[in-house]
Amino acid sequence: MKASVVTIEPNGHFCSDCAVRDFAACSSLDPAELREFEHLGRRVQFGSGETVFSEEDITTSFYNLLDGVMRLYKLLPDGRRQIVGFALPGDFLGMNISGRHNFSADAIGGATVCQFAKAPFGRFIESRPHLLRRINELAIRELSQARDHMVLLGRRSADEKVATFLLGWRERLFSLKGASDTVQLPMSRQDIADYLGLTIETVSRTFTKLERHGVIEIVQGGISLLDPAKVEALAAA
Amino acid sequence: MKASVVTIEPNGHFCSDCAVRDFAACSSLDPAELREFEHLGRRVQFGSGETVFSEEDITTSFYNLLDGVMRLYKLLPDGRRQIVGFALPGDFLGMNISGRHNFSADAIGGATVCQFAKAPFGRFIESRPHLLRRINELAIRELSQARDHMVLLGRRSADEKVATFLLGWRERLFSLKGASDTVQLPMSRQDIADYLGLTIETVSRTFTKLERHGVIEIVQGGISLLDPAKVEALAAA
DNA sequence: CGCCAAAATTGATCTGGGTCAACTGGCTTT
DNA sequence: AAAGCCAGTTGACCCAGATCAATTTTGGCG
Repeated sequence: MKASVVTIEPNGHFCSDCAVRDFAACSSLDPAELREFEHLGRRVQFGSGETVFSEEDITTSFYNLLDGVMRLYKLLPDGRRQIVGFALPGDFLGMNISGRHNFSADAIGGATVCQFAKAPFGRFIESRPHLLRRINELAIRELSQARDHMVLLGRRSADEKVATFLLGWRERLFSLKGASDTVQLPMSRQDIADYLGLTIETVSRTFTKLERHGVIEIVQGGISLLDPAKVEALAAA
Repeated sequence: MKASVVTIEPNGHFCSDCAVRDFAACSSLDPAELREFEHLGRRVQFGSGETVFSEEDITTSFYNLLDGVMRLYKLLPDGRRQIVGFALPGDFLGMNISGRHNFSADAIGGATVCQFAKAPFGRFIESRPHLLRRINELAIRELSQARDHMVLLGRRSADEKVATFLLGWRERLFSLKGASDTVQLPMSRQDIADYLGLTIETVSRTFTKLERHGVIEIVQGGISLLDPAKVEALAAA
């Protein structure tokens, strides 16, 4: 019965079945609204490394990340890159006031998004203050994270940066998939470096140093926290 | 005569006369709403260096800066400080989702704020989606600034940081008070250093270097941009 | 004014993390 | 299974900016 409906449903899915239904922006919608909302978004897949939108692009869509990881970054004219965040399922992307995206977004290892055309989404939200409130809430949370990251970038040592990153990333994965001392790191060392304001060599050396001290173990596709307390002590310092 | 008005009006002012009326959060309110809004806020003065709220404080109020400059900052346990922004008249402070402020705010050289108790303000906004939209807009603008600042902190050299700061600050003063190549700097060198992720010595040396090169002139309470194009070139690089 | 404390500048030296370069070890391609 | 290729690691060296240490300037106040 679901399958038959899917062929009728142009999006090939129902919001009510959506993986991020409970914590994404749309969590504020009631079932009736959700049925209407369903027609606004379309699922789109992106391959590994593909760009979802670029910094200079005029904003034509908003995005709700459903599956995968994305890197959000800004480039300086000479190519220096700062990753301003990693997006995980449930994150809402594309809000801005200038009419242009103010950062670029790439899929890391493939991603699925729910894409909304700007105008109909804007019209829909117009009469739903609770959705606006939800989006405002997400923006304010992001702002708080952005400020934390400024402290990291401006005032922390390389060791502290790496330790703080590992704990923060583990925390985000935890709220998505539950507790684990094995932390999957889908992003490259270069991505981590550009997120932390370091070079790839320094990130690599810091990982190696932590491993030598028995604090972490570098495993395929991530790291394992052997001594979380030690990592926390490093991050707190 | 000011005094007589103060005794009549409990707030000691009218929103309609407010200096930031046209660009602060309340710019979205119509005259009727404004009359009601008036009773929610009270003007409060802070002396030079006084703390308006602290990072750990439970949020009981929101603030609209009316006059003066404030530094917004976070401290690490060991005392390292990162200034996450400077507030100017019209800036709206205090929004958060955790129920606690996520940064501290000090007046720099005295400041006047319009203070709103959290609960009544929340009730007022409840039925005014346009005010919520305005606040959301301010949050998104701040988020964009925060991301720009991450690039500066993570990927720019000391010279670039200082040049970018001077231009950005000039731009903000420009939109408040009009164009000028003399840039007032009410904050201390230490404040600038903590904003840029540098030490006070590096900021001082960079100023001196720019002055030696005839790019700026260090004047009482600020600097004068002798060669704005050169500063822009430095900041762009 | 002249005195004092705080802010800013300047100089000398040091170092964390960057730069440059070589190497390693998985994967894919054929 | 040989070859090639990245991503990651490691080593040697360097330098931008930090640190430490004096001055010098400024601003507030009796």
